[in-house]
Amino acid sequence: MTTTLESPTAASLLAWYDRHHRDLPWRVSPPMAARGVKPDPYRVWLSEVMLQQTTVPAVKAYFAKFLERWPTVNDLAAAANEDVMAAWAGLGYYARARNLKKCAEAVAADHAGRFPDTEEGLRALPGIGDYTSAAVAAIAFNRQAAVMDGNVERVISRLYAISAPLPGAKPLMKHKVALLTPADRPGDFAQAMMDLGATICTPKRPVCSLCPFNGACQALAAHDPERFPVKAAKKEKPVRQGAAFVAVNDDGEIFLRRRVESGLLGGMTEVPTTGWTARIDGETGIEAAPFPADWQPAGTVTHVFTHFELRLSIWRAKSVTQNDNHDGWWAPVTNLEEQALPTVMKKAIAQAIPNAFAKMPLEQKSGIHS
DNA sequence: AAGCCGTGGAA
DNA sequence: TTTCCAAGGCT
Repeated sequence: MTTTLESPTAASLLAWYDRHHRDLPWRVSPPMAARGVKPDPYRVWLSEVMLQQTTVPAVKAYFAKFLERWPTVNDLAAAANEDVMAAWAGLGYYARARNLKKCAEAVAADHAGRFPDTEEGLRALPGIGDYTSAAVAAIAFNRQAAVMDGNVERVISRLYAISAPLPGAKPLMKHKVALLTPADRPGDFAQAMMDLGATICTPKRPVCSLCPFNGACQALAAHDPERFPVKAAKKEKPVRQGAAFVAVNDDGEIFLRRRVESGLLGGMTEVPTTGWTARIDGETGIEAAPFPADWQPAGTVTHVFTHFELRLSIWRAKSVTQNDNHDGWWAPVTNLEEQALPTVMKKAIAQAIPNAFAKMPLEQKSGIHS
């Protein structure tokens, strides 16, 4: 028997969204909008940047912290770089934090503290690309912008059974999104597409029975929604190795320094380490110590980055009294939360000093081995 | 334009 | 355990 597919409509998705939208801290939901609440472009932008390649649960606490500490874009623009990096520590992709600060400064200095209200204007700001410019334009300024993220790619690729692989198929998919995006409620439409992808049209085992597009979905009609989206094969991660050096003095302080502004963990705080540029046969030992001390082996730590796996040999020295290395500072071990320490550095420190994060434990971070 | 850039949770 | 991938951007 043959089935006739419906045409997908924005109206059907918006009706679903009105009933099943997620309530999120940065979102003006339909009931709120009905009460006259207007979106705050600063909050929309802040949340969108934090959500780049990052899950909703991971973002929530950071969003609350940033909003409490820097309630407006002008507050963020006036903040110290180190404070912003420290507040971002743990969220990953630290170029986002550097660009976040630059963007806030540009909005404050060049736009009188008001975000541009067009895609083009937003797109010109640091850290705002194709997705974020469209998302902020649609959600904060009600612009009819075609918003496409990973969720939307999945929904669209299934709806139209697009067999061409990503990322090459992006322009085609964006065209489909643009055709579907309504002039009325474009921001809700964008958020609805993303909610649908996050809760119904999931990567595995999508709940097609609850989908507002289930009468229009070509992938469902073909009984294989999980086949889409098709993606290019990914490369395997090489293993690199290196060493990290945790020096402690008798005042209970640890020696830290700042990484260079660009590249991996750029601008973040670290304990002295080797470069990690070496492959598995690279140096991992005491010969790379930043200064002379009674260095003792203290186990290993593994950490998986986006494009390589790192195996770190940890060295510890106690009662360090001095060193000739002046490119860093000593910080109390009991107050490391104030430092801009990325997760891999917290793992290295926790390995050398097990009670370093006793107040706010580093949980059972995987990859720590004695 | 393909590689670089974090982290953690779910399956 | 391994694999995937989450509201991507920059160079």
